[in-house]
Amino acid sequence: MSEKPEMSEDPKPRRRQARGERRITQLLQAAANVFCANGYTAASTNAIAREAHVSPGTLYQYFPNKEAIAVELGERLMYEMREAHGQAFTPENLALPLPELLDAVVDPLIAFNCANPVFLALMHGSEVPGKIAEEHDALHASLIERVRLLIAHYLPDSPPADCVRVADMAFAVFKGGLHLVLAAPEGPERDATIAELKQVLLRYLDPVIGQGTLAAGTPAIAGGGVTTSRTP
Amino acid sequence: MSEKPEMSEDPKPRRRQARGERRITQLLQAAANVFCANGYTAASTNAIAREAHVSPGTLYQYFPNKEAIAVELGERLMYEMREAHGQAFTPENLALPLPELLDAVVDPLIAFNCANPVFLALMHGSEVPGKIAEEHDALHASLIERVRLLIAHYLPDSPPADCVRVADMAFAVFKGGLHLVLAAPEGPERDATIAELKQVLLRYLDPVIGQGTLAAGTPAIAGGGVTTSRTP
DNA sequence: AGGAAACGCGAGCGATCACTCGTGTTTGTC
DNA sequence: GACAAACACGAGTGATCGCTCGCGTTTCCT
Repeated sequence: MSEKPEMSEDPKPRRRQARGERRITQLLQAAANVFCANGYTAASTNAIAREAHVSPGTLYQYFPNKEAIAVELGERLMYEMREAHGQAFTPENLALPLPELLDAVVDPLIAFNCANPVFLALMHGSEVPGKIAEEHDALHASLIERVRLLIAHYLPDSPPADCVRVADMAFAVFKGGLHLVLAAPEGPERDATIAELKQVLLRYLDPVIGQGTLAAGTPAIAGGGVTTSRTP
Repeated sequence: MSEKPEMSEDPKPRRRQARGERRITQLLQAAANVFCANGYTAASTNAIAREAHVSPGTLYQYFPNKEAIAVELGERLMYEMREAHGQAFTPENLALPLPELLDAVVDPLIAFNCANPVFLALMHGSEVPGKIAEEHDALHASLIERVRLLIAHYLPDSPPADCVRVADMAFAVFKGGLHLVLAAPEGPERDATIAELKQVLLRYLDPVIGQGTLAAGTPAIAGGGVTTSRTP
């Protein structure tokens, strides 16, 4: 043993050239497009290779099988996502009023999903292989945990089961609204949908938190009175 | 022309015996199980036939292709669903206070989806053929329209765009919560999740409707103070 | 009874897909 | 320049899937 200087990593420490790294990102980008358009199972490896303008043989030089493509893509997306929204849950945001807190948490998540629609396509389908589902469950659990901590911070005396239920429901509501946001065309209509989603979360969580401004006329972001301007 | 007395129907007026009708429902039930377990694309026709304890040839005597199985299943489910919740939107329910109105609308929908989990599996997947997607869009549009009429009834002076946005958002929130309800184990936990979902919708819609009881202590159904009982 | 038609079967056909392999090309190192 | 290794290719392979076809069985009608 100890024949190679690099024996600390995987059993296959394949040396990659710069060209190879470029091919990998190129293939992952192509896979993202095909997954997004047709879903995981309907996406053929030949179609991914064609989208990347390479041969099937080249694809299989960098990925052992189709699942590995989705797993690697999922891992990179999760890394980006944790990085993008990680700062949203910093402790200093706990001091913010609820509307601003919602902005800080919701906006990065929506922006990420708008920029990477393949993420939902991979995480959401019931057709994905088990490995992706595990990744998704882990990410989901970590997000829920952050929301739960946030809620528990405002309700230290509540039973943990209640906090979990509120966190789960808030996140489920967000996911439902997220689909609506992504379905809306980019522009003012999407912005209005985002504002409406924040309204839902605000009205749901405000009585729970019980300290914010229950002002019916202080919308979160742009669009005063976006929601059904009640005529007096 | 006019050779057969029955030329008013389809070009293929295949006469079915009672045995055949039984086989069809049996095959559709088997298809529902397989679709629910593996999704549409991953479900093979041979697997459906095996689940129904018939041969592939028998399956294709009643359905021209795999898509037709899903379409027929979808149509029967939609018929059941419209029948089940149709009474929820009767005009007399417009007079109900918001909590009771929510019960009348939400409960039948949740009960249907709990009894027929294959419905969401078929409607929700992005892998389904175009025919199913069209059916889903039609049902979705009709449901949204009913919600929109409900909202417009309370807000006759609001811009239509606002009513549509509120109806869309309320329905999206319901769908998100529905997944959470189905993920919860049957029993008190599921009931609590249902109550929580109604809380979300109540708090969102109550200021919109602007006439209901914004009482923080009048839960919709069972479970007084289910939500994070705030200690005074 | 007896004929027609619906029912039922399962081996097999063509197409497609994930994946391989033998061969040729480019890149890094001495 | 020479050698090795990474890179690139694309026709081909085995497996699977949607679906067919020929033939035997059951049911209905007269």
